[in-house]
Amino acid sequence: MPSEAQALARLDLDRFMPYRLSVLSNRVSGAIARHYSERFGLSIPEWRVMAVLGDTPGLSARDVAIRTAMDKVQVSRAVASLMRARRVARAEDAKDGRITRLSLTRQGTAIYHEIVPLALHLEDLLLSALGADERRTFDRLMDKLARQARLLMPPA
Amino acid sequence: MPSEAQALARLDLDRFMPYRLSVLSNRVSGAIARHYSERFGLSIPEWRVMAVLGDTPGLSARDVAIRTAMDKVQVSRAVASLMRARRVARAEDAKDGRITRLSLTRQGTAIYHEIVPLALHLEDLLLSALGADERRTFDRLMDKLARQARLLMPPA
DNA sequence: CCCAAATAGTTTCATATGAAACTATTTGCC
DNA sequence: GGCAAATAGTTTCATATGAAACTATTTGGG
Repeated sequence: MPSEAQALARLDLDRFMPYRLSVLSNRVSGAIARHYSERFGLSIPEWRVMAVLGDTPGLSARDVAIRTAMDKVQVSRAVASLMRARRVARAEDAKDGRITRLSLTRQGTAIYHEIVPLALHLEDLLLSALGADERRTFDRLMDKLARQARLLMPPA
Repeated sequence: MPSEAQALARLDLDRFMPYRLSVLSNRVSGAIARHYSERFGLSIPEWRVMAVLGDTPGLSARDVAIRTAMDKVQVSRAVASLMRARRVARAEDAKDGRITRLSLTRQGTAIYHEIVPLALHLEDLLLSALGADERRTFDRLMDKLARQARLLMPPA
């Protein structure tokens, strides 16, 4: 005879994908952060700002916020401390007085070019657990999941 | 004629796997957190503690810390506030006076059984971007990456 | 052209967090 | 058996963080 009681749902954390993503992400970001924080005293938000400015100089703070998925307060604070350390410089926008254009200083650029290979190396270390085919597959599946999350799980 | 200058490494954030993992993980965890925080006033660390206790009652705080990848301070604080809210109870260990055995109260269990289906539903919503084969593949690749990260990128 | 609403960015304040110091108990070795 | 080292958990303190209020500038409709 079939049981009448509906089995109560349980959660096996080790198989729960949001949890696995979080643990993996924290480990990897933490490993990278350990390097640049020890070597240059950079916080995670600071490095994120430097990363986008190294790739695309002249962005406004708002642009940086969008590209890094940070909020504008975090960006404002990271920029303030990066300017104090003379790693980022600010210029007024010709047309819009509310905006400032941000870029790495010479010193900031030097740091950027020292961190990037390290970051790429650690990424490669992680991905070396996968074969070439598997890497391409993982890349594709991550894109699908990111699109789905963007669609269904808006921030804030 | 071949260029002599070695191109300086650049970082394309949109293709950088640690960054993509972080954005995806934050979006998904944030979406789940929004629900249980609005509905029950639970913080992320609090929910994590409840999640492992719901699955395995009788763990010590240290066990909880290991299983959730949280540190012992976070666990201590989450447990303290969960006990205030009568969602978690504590019992002395028969053999070791330093240890306390944690479990969900009846009230905590009720909340657990309400959140779990929601969490599983959101996981499913995310994974519905993938076909059945793709899901299995993603699962396997995540396991490989997690193992690699555990090996090469120890916490702290 | 003027003023209300929108936008960029900063500051303030209350809370969250992490590292280090601390208490209590147990373990292990002489 | 007794004491130094290890372990479980809490508290303290200094810093990080986020939400909301604030300033300055620009935009757009009447």
